Amino acid sequence: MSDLLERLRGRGWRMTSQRRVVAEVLDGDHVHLTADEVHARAARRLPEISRATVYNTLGELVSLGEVAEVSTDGRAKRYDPNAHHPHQHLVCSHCGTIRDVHPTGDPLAHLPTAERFGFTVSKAEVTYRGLCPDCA
Amino acid sequence: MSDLLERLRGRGWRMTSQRRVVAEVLDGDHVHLTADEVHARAARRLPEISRATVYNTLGELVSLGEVAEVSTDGRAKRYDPNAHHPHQHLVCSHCGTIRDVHPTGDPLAHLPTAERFGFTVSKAEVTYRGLCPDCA
DNA sequence: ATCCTACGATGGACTGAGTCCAAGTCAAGA
DNA sequence: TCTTGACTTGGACTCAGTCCATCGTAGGAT
Ligand SMILES: [Mn+2]
Ligand SMILES: [Mn+2]
Ligand SMILES: [Zn+2]
Ligand SMILES: [Zn+2]
Repeated sequence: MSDLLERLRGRGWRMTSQRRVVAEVLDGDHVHLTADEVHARAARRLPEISRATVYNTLGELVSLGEVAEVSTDGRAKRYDPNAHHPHQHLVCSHCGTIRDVHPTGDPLAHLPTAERFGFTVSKAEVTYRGLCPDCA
Repeated sequence: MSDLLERLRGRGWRMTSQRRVVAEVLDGDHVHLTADEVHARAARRLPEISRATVYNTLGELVSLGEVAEVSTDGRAKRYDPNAHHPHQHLVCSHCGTIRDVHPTGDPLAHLPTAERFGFTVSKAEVTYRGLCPDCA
């Protein structure tokens, strides 16, 4: 994620303490935080950071393709720093835990032309649901 | 969908004009309306129907397994009367149109045990994205 | 046919998630 | 160091959805 800050600087981003701390909060594996969770964690390092700035920064990271938006339920969107490694999600129906998973094969391959209604289909998002070991 | 009303009566539902008109609005294929769209259409037949009643009725239909909730974006949930025929969704990234699609094979089969993290996986929801013929 | 009452409907207040904006601040180039 | 446009801020606002006290009525009982 330190290379993320490099990439952003390279793209002409003005580097502010707020942007730095948001990028730091998003570091790690299986990270899928809501905007308010990002704000809470960022505020531990930078107490005066505003919600608006967190939303702005997350939106920019998404536009730049550095972070992916994930909406597995009808609630708040989650932000996923693992955007450079295509993957799918496994969600616990009881506690909401989310894991990154890598199914075999190309999910697009299983949608026959006859089922495409003339669409130009470019990607498939798969959400697997079940119970995690703790909740089972 | 007339059989739906029968099933509901059988389950002890008190049949009201509001519930009837909500069920009627949800009739058809490739129907994926938001709660407010259901309310607007229901209100054409029954002008005094309230938003709260539409939400209540949709929630009950979902609990009974007669209607499925679909959230393909981070916006309003959509309600899908085609709940008895398992299917997936193809969404236009530009205009939001949603079609029901039937991929070949079982999507669950493509998630190896090693990728299940000890979860008991029970279903897979697939959202295919692309451009519809009108938007391409 | 009428009565009764528990279940359902209503509208308005309320919440959660997110957007928008005018005013103030500051990163970084000159 | 100065300047300036990009960035940040708090608060108002919107949209989707929930909650609740009160009113109305479907449908069983008589
Ligand atoms: Mn992920
Ligand atoms: Mn559908
Ligand atoms: Zn769990
Ligand atoms: Zn389209």
